[in-house]
Formats: sequence, C-alpha cells, structure tokens
Amino acid sequence: MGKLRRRYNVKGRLQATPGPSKGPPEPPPVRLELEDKDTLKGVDASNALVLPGKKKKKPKAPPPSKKEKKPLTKKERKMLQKILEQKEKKSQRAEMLQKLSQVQISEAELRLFYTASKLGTGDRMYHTREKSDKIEAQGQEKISSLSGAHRKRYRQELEEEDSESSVESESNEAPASEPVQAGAGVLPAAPGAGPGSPGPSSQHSLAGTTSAPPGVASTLARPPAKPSVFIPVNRTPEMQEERLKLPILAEEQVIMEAVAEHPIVIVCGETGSGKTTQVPQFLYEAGYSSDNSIIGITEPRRVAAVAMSQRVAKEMNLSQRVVSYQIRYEGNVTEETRIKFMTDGVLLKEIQKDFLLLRYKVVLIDEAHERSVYTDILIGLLSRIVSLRAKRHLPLKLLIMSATLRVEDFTQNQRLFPQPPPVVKVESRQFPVTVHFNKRTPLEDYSGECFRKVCKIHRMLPAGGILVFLTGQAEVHALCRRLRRAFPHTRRRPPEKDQEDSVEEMRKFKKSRTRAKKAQAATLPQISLDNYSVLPAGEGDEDREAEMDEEEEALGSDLDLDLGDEGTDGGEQPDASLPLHVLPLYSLLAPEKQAQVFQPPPEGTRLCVVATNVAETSLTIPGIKYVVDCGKVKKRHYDRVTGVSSFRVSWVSQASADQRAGRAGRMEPGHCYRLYSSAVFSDFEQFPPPEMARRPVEDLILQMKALNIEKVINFPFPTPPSVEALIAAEELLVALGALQAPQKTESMKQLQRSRLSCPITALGRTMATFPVAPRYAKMLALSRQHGCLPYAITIVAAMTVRELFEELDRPAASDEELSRLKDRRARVAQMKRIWAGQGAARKLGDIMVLLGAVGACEYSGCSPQFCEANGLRYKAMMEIRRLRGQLTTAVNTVCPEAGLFVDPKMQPPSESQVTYLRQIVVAGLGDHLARRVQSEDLLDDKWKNAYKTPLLDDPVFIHPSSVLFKELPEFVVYQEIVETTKMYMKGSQAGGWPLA
DNA sequence: CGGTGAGTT
Repeated sequence: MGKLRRRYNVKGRLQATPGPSKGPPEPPPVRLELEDKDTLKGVDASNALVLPGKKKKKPKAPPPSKKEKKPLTKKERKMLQKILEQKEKKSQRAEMLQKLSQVQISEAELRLFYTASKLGTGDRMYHTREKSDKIEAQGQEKISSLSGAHRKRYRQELEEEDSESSVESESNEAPASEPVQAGAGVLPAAPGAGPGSPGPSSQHSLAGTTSAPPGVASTLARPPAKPSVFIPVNRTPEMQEERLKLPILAEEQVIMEAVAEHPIVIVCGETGSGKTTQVPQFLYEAGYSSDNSIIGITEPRRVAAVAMSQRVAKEMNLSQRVVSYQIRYEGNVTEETRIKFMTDGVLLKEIQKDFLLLRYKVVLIDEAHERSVYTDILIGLLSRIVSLRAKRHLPLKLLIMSATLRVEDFTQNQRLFPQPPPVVKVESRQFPVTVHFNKRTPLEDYSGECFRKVCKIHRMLPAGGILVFLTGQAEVHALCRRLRRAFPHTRRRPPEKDQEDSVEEMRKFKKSRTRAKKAQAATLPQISLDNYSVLPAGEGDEDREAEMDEEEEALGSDLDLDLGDEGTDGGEQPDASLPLHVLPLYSLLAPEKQAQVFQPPPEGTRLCVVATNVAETSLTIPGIKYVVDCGKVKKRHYDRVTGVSSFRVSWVSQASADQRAGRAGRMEPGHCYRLYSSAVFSDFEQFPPPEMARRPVEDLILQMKALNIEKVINFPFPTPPSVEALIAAEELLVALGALQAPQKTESMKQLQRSRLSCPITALGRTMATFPVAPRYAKMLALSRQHGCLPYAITIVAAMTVRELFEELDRPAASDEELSRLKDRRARVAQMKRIWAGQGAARKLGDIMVLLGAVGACEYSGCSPQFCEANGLRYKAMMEIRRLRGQLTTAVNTVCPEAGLFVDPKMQPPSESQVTYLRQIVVAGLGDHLARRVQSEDLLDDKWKNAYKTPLLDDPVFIHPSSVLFKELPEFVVYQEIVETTKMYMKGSQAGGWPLA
C-alpha cells in the first residue's frame, strides 16, 4: 500500500528526483506545435481542427468530386460509388491517420473557446434560469420569445426541403465511409414498399386470416420467391412440451405469414408471451438463416442479450456457436452463428461498417416499447435499409417487437413507414394481478406510506414476496432500515449467507439485531420476539399504528386482500410471526448484493425487496406476490438551453405503473398496492416520453453524420428530438471540429438551412470511431503527442463510467456504523488528496483524481478489497478497465504505429504531460468554462465563491466533493452542471488559466 | 459544504 502511494504520489516521484528525465521543471508554453519537433515533422500546424474540410495533399485521397452543388444523376452516382469502393478503404484510413497525427491544440483554438465564452465581459444576453424553464414548459416549438417564430419558420423550410428529396446533396462532399453505394447513408424520403410487400396492409389486416393449428404452421410459411427451406430443430421432448404452453405458439402461422408478405411487421405481446425466445426460432425454422445469413435480435440491455442467447440455444438444443451473442466488450459469435442476440448499440455500430447489413436476412428489434435512443435510431435506419435492400433484390425483413400496444409512433408515422406495417397481437401468459388503489394520495411521505403498507401486508396476508418501488438509493436504504428494525430476524442466518455478505452488510445485520434487541429490552419487554405487531421505540409511528389497531375490526376477513389505506391495520394473524427478509435493490448496488434477491429467502421468512426502477424492467425477482408502488420515479432533466441537468421525482406513467403491477403476477396471481388514488392514476401520462426527446443528442448526431446523414432533421425518427436539441448538437459538434461550420458568405437564409446540415469532417469521422461521447472522442483524437494517449484513454474511460466512488454518505443506523462510515469517508478523502497530486498535477483537479484512482487501482491488481478499502465501486473499475481496452484497440486501429497497450503499471504523467493533458481536456470541454467572479462583482452574497458561465446568469459553484472546492481557481472547466440546492459544477474540473 | 433513476457504443 505504501509502495502504491508512492507510485501515484506525484510529489514523491517527481519532486524527490527533480528533473527525472531531461524535462525542465517549468512546463512548456502553450504552443504544442513548437515543442516536439519529432512528432511534428512535416505537419502543417495551421491545418488544425479548425479547418477540417480542407483536403489533404495525399495523392491517395483525391477529392471524389468538387462540383458539389449540382445534383448527381443516378449514373454519376453509380460511377462515383465504384470509384469510392476502390479507394475508400485505403484513403479513409490514410486520412484518419494523418488527421490524428496532425491534430494539435493550438493556442488559437484555446483562445477561440475563451473568447467565444465571453466571460466577464458582462455584455452577453443569455437566458436566465427562469426563462429557460419556461421554454421547456412551452414545448419544443417555441424556443424563446426572441427567436421562437423565426426558428419555427426555419424548421418549416427544412421540412419543405425534405420533399424536394434529400438524395442529391449527400454524396458529393464526404465520401461514403464504407463500400456501400455512395448514397448509402442517404435516406430516400419515400422508400416505398419493397417487392413482395404489396397489398393493403392495414393495421388489422391480419386479424382472423388463419386458423391453422400451431406447430405445423412454420412449414407453410416461408419467404416468397425462395426454394422451400425448412430447418428442423431437434428439441428435447421436455423443451417442446414447455414451449407449447406459450401463447405465441398459437400465433406462429400468423406471424410467419405476415413476415412473408410484408417487409416490416410489428409484434405486440406483453412479458410472458415468449416472443423474444420463440420468434427467432420460427424464423430459423422457416429458413431465414439459410445462405450463410444471420437472424439478428437486438436487446436494450447487455444481460438480456447474453441470457436470451443462452436460453434460446438451450431450447433449440443448439450450441452457442450457432445461437450466439455480441455485446460491447465480448461475444461468442462464430462462423456458424445463425441467431445473434446483441445490444442495440452494437447493431448501430455494425451499420457503420455495413450500411445494408448484408449478413442479415431478418432483424428483430426487441423491447421497442422502451424507446431507447438506439432502438429508435435503428428503427429509423432500418426503415430505409429495408427498402434499399428490396431494390437490390436482397430483401431484409424487419420485425419490431413491443410489449405494449403503443405503436402509433411507428404505424402512424408517415415519414417512417409510408405504408403502416401490420401489427400482430399476441396473448401473454401472466397471472392476474389485482390492483388496489389508495383512497387518498399522500402528499409527501410516500416512503412512510410504503412502510405502513408493507407492515400490513406482512402481518395480514399469506406467504409471498413483497416488492416495493421507491425512487432512489437513499430512500431504499432508509426503508430497509425501518423494516429491519420493525421485523428483525429472530434466528441466525445460515452460515453460507454470512460468507456471501460483505463485511459491511454483516455489520449492519448485527447492528440491526442489537439495536432491535435494545429497543425491545428498553421499551417492549413484554412482547415476545415472534410478535411483530408493535414497532420498536423510536420509530415515531406508534401513535399512528395504535390508531390503526383500533379500527382493525372494520376490515373483514383475512381473505379480503384489499388492505385499505385509511388507517386500518392488521391484528395478530398467524402469518404475522414470519420474519421479514429485507433486501435493497438498485442499479449501482454491488452485483453480489443484487444477486441476493434471486436467492430464496431463508427458511421461514418472507422476502421483501425494496427497489428502484431497476426492478421495473431490468431485473425480474422470483416469488413476488405483492407489489407496493409509490407511483413516483426519479428522472434526469436537461435544460435544453443551458444544458444544466437536475434530478426530479415525478409521477410515473400509466404504462410504468402497469409494468410494476405486472411484477406481482409472474408465478401466481398477485396483488398490487398503489399508494395513490385511481383519480391520480387517470391523470398520469399514458406512456413515458421516449428518451430521444429528453436528452442531448450530440453523440447520436455524430453517429448519424458518420453514416452520411447530413440533414438530420429529415431523419425518420419515430419521435424526433427537439429542434433546439438538434441545433445544440450541431453547434457543439462544429465547435469540436467534428462538423464543418456553415460558410459565412452564405445568405442568412442559406446559413440557417445549413446550420442543421453541416457535413462531417475527417476529424469527425475519426471521432465517430471512438465509442465515447463526442467531447471525449475529441480528447482522444488530440492526444497523439508527448505520450499522452494512455493517459487520455484512461481519463476518458474514467469520465465515461459514472459513479466511480461508492456512496458513503447515507445516514448510519447506529453510532458504531456512523463512526465506521466516518472512517471510510476520511480514508477516501485522504486518498483523493493523494491522487490529486502535487505541483502541476493539482491543476488537473478532479481529473487527476480519476487518473490516480484508476492508476492506483490497476497497480494493485484491481482487487475488490482494494476498491472496498478506498471507496471505489468495483464494478465501475472493471468497466473502466474494459473500456480502456476497447479504446486502446480503437486508437490502435486508426493509428497502428502508436502501438498502444493497456499498462496496469502505468506511471503517473510527467509535469509537462500534465500540462498537455489539461489542454486536451479543455479542448473537449471548451464550452464548459467558468470564471470565478471578480471581487467587485460581489455585490450580492449569493455570489460568494461563485463562478460565472457564458450561458447562465445565475452563479454556479464548485461541488464540495471536488478537490478544487477550496482552491477556487480563476478558471475551471467542468464535466456537467447539476442543479440541486445550488448549481454545482460536477464531475471533474481542470482549472487555471492560462494553461501553461 | 454535499442529496444521483434506468440504460448503451
């Protein structure tokens, strides 16, 4: 440990041996291009990222066409495509390579960010918080009172242009990135139905078209114009028997006929219908994987992709070599693979390499109702790919699978599907869930209401697990503590449980027991340990509970499962003597603790899981019979104008509430207790808004531009992002040099039009190959100098993975726990200070902490013990390790002579490297600059220690968890601003100006 | 001096 500290204590290494290499103690000045003659040999430093459109003098990469404005004829485009196909691969790589080695951070660029931000000049006219809130409330059309009308007009113009056809302009500037046709990324405005998909396909055209018995249907349904292919599957009799119980088997023929006759089919079936596991099998049997092609299925989550591939392989009695999966960091796809499960992001990346997805005959988009951004983009892209493939007489089938009937965004969207695809509805095999509404809706204390409801269920109702939905970690833990105190375990846990538990969990367990015993000894001596009808002292609920007991009579028999919500409470039912096995569940919880909810609870106890939204879709807990739904959800909100985000708790949608309720009926009939009235429920939104409409989209826009989709506003999004979000994305990407800025010479009207159709630059293409946010991709693209790449990769990986540090700030259940927590917090704070380094390194601020934490963790072998001791989340560190690996590979691919590898014993950066890294970080976060307010500005107390940013009139502050909190440098750049009690700059900051 | 839901390349 001591050794380790020395390694990552920059002071220890650099100051103990001042001048370790030839490096002078003073960091070099800003102008990198003057520093290292070797790496800059032959480089035109003036051709930095600011002039990205300029073609290189590379003889290999002649600009394909410079007579741009003139639309190309079909013939011309075909010819162009041939040329491109021949030259593209070579030239593209060469171009990227050159670009990478060429890119420098120039002082000019830094100044650009600086002046652009107009800090401290007091002359800006930006939105206040109040204004921007209002804008959001008004909806996307009205951007602001100043510019709303004209932006609206602008949007109309863009849409009009759409009808002119967007085909011509795309293929001239940037060559298609891959050997597809030149217009590959060009999405024809009106795709038309492919061959073999004629017919009046109204939404209900399939209802009652067939009455063939299930099981034989697949032999009848086969792709048209294909020789009869039927690939038999040797299922075991047990498998077959299980399978036949699934309702979707009855729909096999309907589905397969629909697929045969239509290029695009929507399958709706709630959870339990078996669509995810069965439809791929139907397609396989019908020969959709013949001719060496693949059936592709996308899932929104990695675990689902892996689990589904394993399950389907087992059901089909096939090896994982045939039924395989591919997720971000791993996969088991082979040459033999015929059914491939993958995450939606993986398929999106594949489209970048092969726009027409020629390896696939069918693509299934699963869980489309969740409307993840990748799912939405895939559907938009696939709608066009399907018609492009049809024109090539290589038809591609698209199946969209949704758990709800909310498919109007797909069927009623003319731009997406001019011919609405048919919808096949599938019954599900869920057990009935009785929903009980509260008569009244608690205004604030839904947590307390949850507690009371769980108590009642536990005391009054028959065996069966309880699942409680709350909104956040802190709430989950608080309720767990309350419930454990109310229903302590009387018997020892089985020893193997103890081993699984972490030290902390065990300690908490002991704590809660002693605490409960104390409470009983002190105030409830007369009550036996097996009687849980009375709460321990200090709960603060005694009054209410007592009140409830009196009204017990009114309740009726114990079979009446409607517990009411008006203060009635259970008496001493026999079941009430059951101990309650309380477990927390949320996404950031350590996986081994998450896994506990899948274990059967200790004998003679009732399982009670207190969860956040993870339990709504991501994790299914077995044995749940009762669901308690507080009706709230915590969501992140982005201010579209300022980019400031905040977390807000709001009502869920009706669909979410129903999804939560459904979790009670997976094994047997269940009950759902909603802690709000049916009137309130009826006011809920029907569905949650798609993510696409809620978040910044610069990463998606860059991906699309890399597919040569220039006019992103014309893209057939199922639900488009707001125009402000699109404009903000393009502006950021232009500022990063990923897109070409509109020509200033153009007329106002042209300028406005081109603002949303900026072509991608060579740098942008390079950035798009890095699987991280554009800001971070830019950092990587800039780092090929002075040996900065390994550090930049580590920094980017650490900034990408959220929540590096464990949450240690929750209130402790006891003094003993409190002191332990305090010790851990102190230890983490100390480590942070050490990792923050000395001298120049300090100016890297929290980013140096990230670098130090990752470096130290890897140096120690990344053990769970090290993470535990230093407050690091083990899972996060593993993710960073894998991401470093992936990014290292990605950089090596673009730039093989870098010869990078992931070094677990990476040395801390030298002082001069630190300076370069600060510049690199600023280049990515240049628009996230803040300046300390001048003392003469301190008219108001609210500006004490405050910073000013270009876009916000209100003060922002360095977050107290930052190592720069007390330093208050004049300038900082920040990862993000999150509004809580104040507006805090969070994530990491690199501070100080100028940067040398 | 602090309050962070769930996903993904």
